[in-house]
Amino acid sequence: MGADAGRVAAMSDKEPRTERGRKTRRRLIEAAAQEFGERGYHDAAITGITQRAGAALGTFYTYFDTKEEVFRALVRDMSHSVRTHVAEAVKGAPDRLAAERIGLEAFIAFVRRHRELYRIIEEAQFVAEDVHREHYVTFADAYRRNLAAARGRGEIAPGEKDGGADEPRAWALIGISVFLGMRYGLWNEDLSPGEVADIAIELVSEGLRKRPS
Amino acid sequence: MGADAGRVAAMSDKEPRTERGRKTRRRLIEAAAQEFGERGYHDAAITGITQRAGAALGTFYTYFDTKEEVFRALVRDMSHSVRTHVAEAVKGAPDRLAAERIGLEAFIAFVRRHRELYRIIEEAQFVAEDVHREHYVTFADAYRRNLAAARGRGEIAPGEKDGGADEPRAWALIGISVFLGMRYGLWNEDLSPGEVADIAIELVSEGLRKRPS
DNA sequence: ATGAAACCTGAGTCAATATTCAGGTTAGAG
DNA sequence: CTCTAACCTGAATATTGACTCAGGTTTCAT
Repeated sequence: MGADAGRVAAMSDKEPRTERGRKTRRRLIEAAAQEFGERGYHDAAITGITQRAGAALGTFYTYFDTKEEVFRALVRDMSHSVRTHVAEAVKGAPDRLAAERIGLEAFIAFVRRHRELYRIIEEAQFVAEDVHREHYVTFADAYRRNLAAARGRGEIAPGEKDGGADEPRAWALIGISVFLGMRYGLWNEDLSPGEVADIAIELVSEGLRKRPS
Repeated sequence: MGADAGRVAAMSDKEPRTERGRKTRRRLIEAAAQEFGERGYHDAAITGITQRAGAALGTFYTYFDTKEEVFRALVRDMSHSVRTHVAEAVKGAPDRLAAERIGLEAFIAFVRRHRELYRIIEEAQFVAEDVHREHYVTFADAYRRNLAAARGRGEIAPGEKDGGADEPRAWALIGISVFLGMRYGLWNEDLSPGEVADIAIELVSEGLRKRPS
């Protein structure tokens, strides 16, 4: 019912109506990724965004109500990118442990190619807490379902009856990815994504406990 | 040599010289923890800090040059608190795996009692990147040394010759703590710190790979 | 061709607050 | 008691950048 433009929730109808408008809005989002990525949320200037996008200041407010609103749109956009990218890489994996290995390597490699990712998604914690949480909850949910499925197929150790361990395990694995991505993707590239993934996946698949050989 | 007040590097000599001064400075740091914790770096106001501390605005600038400087002092302070607290809890642990278990539980419990911790330490990433990195690098270094020692004593699986796995393992374990602390310490207390620690430690000690029983 | 919807423009407004400063108060050494 | 270093005070300043607005340009359905 009604001219809702197909979107959810109450957004103040700034959606572009023509191709030209959609292109401009896209340019603004991409410019925002650069500006926020380089200068951080608070130092970023709307004029910086419009300049990068080759648009006038007023144009910005044709598509977004506030600075915070572009930021939210951007976070959702990037959240979708990472998840898609990792899911794609993992697609053909023979089993869960292989998928973990491939997914982690792909993630670290992705971080290296998109250094603005962390700056933006992590800063969301302080600018738009809800989208930040949404990002990780979505990620964790998919992860938990994958673990549950693998457990159902008998591919991994069950951990706890009824899969009570699935969710904490999912969060632990995400924590590993995020921190290894930060350390070996962003801060220092002294190990390749593959090497890091090998070590981390051995940790979570074989465990630290010493075993009789 | 000379009247360096015992500190490192060039700090613009705002150190208090009497007991009265030290007390005031302390009050300001504690007030800053509250103000930054509740409102975040940018929304926090110096007047908010001085009001909480029961001091006049000018007093702030007797002890700190800028807003960023209190923030840095505060991050160092809190970094020290967490590390001390966890180290204390782990002290009597019989072996490394037990220490991991106790340390993780203590960390999550600590987070619940100091909800400002995340807001401040994570936001440091965008306000004073060097102290943020310093925090994690210090943490990771200690962690790596602990793992190397345990490996030397034959308490844990060696992983890779020459301990090449120690550092990535340390970062992975820190990632686990931080994310479980966020999810089960801050966001939702649906599992106790002990339950979370049990599951996570089982993951990294036994591994996900299914074994013949 | 034409009108109006959609889009674009950028100088100007205005609130917020970090930092300064000129001077008042306190405490303790001699 | 006296002097001064250390400490405290809060009104005034100065900058900054998000957001508004009044009007111009483009597009395309009819």
